[in-house]
Amino acid sequence: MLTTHRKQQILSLLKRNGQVIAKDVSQSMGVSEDTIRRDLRELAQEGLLQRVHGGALPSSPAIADFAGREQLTPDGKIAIGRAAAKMIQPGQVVILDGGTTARQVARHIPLDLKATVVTHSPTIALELVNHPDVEVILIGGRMFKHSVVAVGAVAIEAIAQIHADTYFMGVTGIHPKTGLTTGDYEEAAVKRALSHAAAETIVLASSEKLNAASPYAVISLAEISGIITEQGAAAALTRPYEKLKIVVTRA
Amino acid sequence: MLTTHRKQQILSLLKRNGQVIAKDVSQSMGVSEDTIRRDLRELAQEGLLQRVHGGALPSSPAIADFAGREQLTPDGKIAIGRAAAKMIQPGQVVILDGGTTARQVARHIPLDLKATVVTHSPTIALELVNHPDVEVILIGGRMFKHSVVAVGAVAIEAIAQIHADTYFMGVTGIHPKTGLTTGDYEEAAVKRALSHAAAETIVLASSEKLNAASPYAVISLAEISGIITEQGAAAALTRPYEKLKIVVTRA
DNA sequence: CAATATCGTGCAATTTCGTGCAAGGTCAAG
DNA sequence: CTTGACCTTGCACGAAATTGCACGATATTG
Repeated sequence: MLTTHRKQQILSLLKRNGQVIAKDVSQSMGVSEDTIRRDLRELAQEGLLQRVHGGALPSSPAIADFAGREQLTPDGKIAIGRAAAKMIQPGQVVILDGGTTARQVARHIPLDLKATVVTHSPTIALELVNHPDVEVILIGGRMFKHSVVAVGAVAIEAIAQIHADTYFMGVTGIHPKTGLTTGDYEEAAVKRALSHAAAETIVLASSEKLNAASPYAVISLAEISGIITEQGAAAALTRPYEKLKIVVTRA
Repeated sequence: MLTTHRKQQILSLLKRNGQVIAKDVSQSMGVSEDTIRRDLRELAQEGLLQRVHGGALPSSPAIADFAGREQLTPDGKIAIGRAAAKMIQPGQVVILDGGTTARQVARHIPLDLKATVVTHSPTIALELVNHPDVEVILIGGRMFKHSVVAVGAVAIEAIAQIHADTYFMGVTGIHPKTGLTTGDYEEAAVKRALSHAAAETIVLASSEKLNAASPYAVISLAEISGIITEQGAAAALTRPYEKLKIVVTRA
């Protein structure tokens, strides 16, 4: 990883998120916190950012235009994303769903990780453009605007050609009885296809999704191998899944 | 291996990846790191790249950084985009290329226009999410990060299924002799396929593209029916195309 | 005020850089 | 064909940059 490149990335992160946290950056870039701190110090020296305890803020408040939007992402989802990204091993082929949680996964993929990411979400694809070592495969099809993902027969066909290691699935409901559900019929079909295209399916479920159900079934709980949820999720909420030998990770 | 050839390769790598690492390049080209370092030093001397510890970065960040490029959209491109968007009739199926100019087209499509837009650019697809009456068809494939578009065999296959009315094509060069050209081999193939999938191809060419040529041919001038360029483009620059019965629009 | 997290600095290990030099190759004049 | 000037390349070696760790200082939080 090039030092200069890393500094650029830090500035880019800063611009996008309105803030950077030393620890997060060090993890996502695969270097020690010391190095990041040094970078931050030097960038602050050049007046490109403002150093604060724990990380850095933009030097001029005017730049922080995106900040407001990003702060709407709850910490829980960010933590889930970070935990999921950590599971990706070098060389693997993973499928990333659409949705805000999956976006956090993309955002936490280390910049130096060599891997292939398959996605039907243009948002996710764009998120990964700056990862030089991540090959991105975009699934095409008819755009379903509500979720901003490609759906339809063409998408299903394209997915059928893929054999991935892991699928990180976002859902709107996960329930011991009804299994995994989502709010759109077409999208459910695509999620089903994605799940079948991967050896392992891991569900990203912030706590409000646990024990909730939506109109359209995706797959049954028997077909998933893991759930990543928030640190604070009540044990009672996850016990039913643990009984089914599903690995529940608290991020 | 010819020195000049090697330097070209380095610049090409730089453009593709946004960075080069001396060690990687030396390994992939089978020469010592010393040689690569010498090359990098000389290229930096010529101002073709920016030397950094461990490798090199593009001399002007704008060349490789897609985000950077769009920040300075010149008025001409905006006008071209507006003019192109005006050509889209209700009910039509149009193909929008990637690139900054095409993005301006998307941005100027009226919110109440009922139409279908086919694109291989995630950026364009996102741009149209808020148009309730525009159906968006996303072409999938391998992401070519430099241009942020889908390319490859899968993309070509998907395009072959489409029959559109108009294709608004962006190029890096249009020349009376060499026709339409662009800077990447794969991308040229995709543009060719898109052109064949549309009844009409209209080229979006800001004035600096006129009478310029890039390494890879897309199609000949005989296959296009219109060019949209800037208001201020010199008449001498467009006359060759008008003689070929190509409709030149000044936006 | 105490526990914890973060910071800054010194230091050692590693990587990368620049330079001098010798080996080999090209090319043109003799 | 030979010779010599010139260029390119790889290697050696000291210099400089980068990075991670240890440790004490400082800031934050409850």
